[in-house]
Amino acid sequence: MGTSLPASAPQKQRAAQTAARRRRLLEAAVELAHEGGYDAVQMRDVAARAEVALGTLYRHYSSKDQLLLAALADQAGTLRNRLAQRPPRGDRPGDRVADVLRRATRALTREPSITAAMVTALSAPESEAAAAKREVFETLRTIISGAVDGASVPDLDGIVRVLGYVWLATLSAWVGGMVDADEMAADLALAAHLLLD
Amino acid sequence: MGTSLPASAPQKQRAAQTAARRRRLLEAAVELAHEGGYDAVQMRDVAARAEVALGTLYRHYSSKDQLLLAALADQAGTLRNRLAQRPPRGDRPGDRVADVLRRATRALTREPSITAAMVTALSAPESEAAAAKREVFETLRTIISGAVDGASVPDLDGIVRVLGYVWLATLSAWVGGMVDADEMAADLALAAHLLLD
DNA sequence: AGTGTACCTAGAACGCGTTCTCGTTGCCCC
DNA sequence: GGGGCAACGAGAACGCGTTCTAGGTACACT
Repeated sequence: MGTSLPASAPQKQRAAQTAARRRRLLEAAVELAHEGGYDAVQMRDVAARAEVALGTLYRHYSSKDQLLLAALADQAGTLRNRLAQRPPRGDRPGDRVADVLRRATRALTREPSITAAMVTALSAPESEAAAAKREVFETLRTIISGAVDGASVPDLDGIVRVLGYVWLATLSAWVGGMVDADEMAADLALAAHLLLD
Repeated sequence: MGTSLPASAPQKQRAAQTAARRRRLLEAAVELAHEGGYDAVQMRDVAARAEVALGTLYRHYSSKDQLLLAALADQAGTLRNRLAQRPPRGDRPGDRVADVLRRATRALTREPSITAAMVTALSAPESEAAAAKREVFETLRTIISGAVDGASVPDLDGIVRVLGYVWLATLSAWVGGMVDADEMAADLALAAHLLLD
């Protein structure tokens, strides 16, 4: 396969190919997640759709959860950028945080299968993936931080961290069927107002 | 086997046997969890240790997660009763809730393998088990409620629910290797004080 | 040119959750 | 006291995550 490509840049060609493979793998994972959630993301199918051998998939992502977490890190970054486009509405910090959480939740619930797949990976125990999970959590906290803006409360970091926990737990509860999307949104708004107003 | 037992009460005997089997299954699950966490709770081993056929295990608990959640519901109830023995210390509601959460966390981290196994089952997506998960969550909220006692804040139920979320998320983060036990305890105390004082 | 090394493919193989098959046994009811 | 029935035992079988094997190919260093 590689020999059929134009050898335009004989040096970095290899690196570009593996980067393209990684991208195809993430895309395939997201597509399959879109079609059927966590269970539909089967490693053999991901590899086949990305036109990559199964062993290669495992070389890049050492488990299914790591693969989904990498995809989640992507999506979370995109979400953060998209939310940062337009500043949150509201006078009080609690209002602004509630607004940004509401918009984020709307975006996530619009793609329930993808979100479910990724949140499942996020709440899996696998401590090998702790770093990847912390990265996602960090992005969530950044999203919240950006909305707090000028709050005049002490221990702002603690508040943001607690809100991050609540966000994770409500997402997990929604994916697990414990609450529906409306309850999740309501509890998030409640937490924002309780902690910031 | 049944014929070798004394036919003392020929009517309820069957029911008593199946109740005993269920108890043995839960005990076996907890023992195996104690020995090696979630992964060590293998359905074939649970069945063998409880001296029950694999199909019988699945008749009583339709999945590994349901089995562990049943065990967790047990343990959570026991924990609640044990905590209710002695009222929490502290003048302000936040202090009392922080105290009871601290004691609960100590109890849970004293048996890390068992806790990890059960929290793993709790944060698994399986929406078949939503009812079992809600029951556990309800018990956690009861534990918190008992410590709030006479707080003069509005929307007490909401605060308790949010604290329940934080508890779940910190437990899940601890099991997933995102935070250590000290951070978990600190964040729980922080949330209690932020929300109640 | 030759050797090492990293990455890749194709596919078999393994482990464990889950399901299925088939035979057996005790209990209820007519 | 015989027929239906729900629960059980023993074990095979299936699905999917993960690992392993046996090669094949391009780039680096000498």
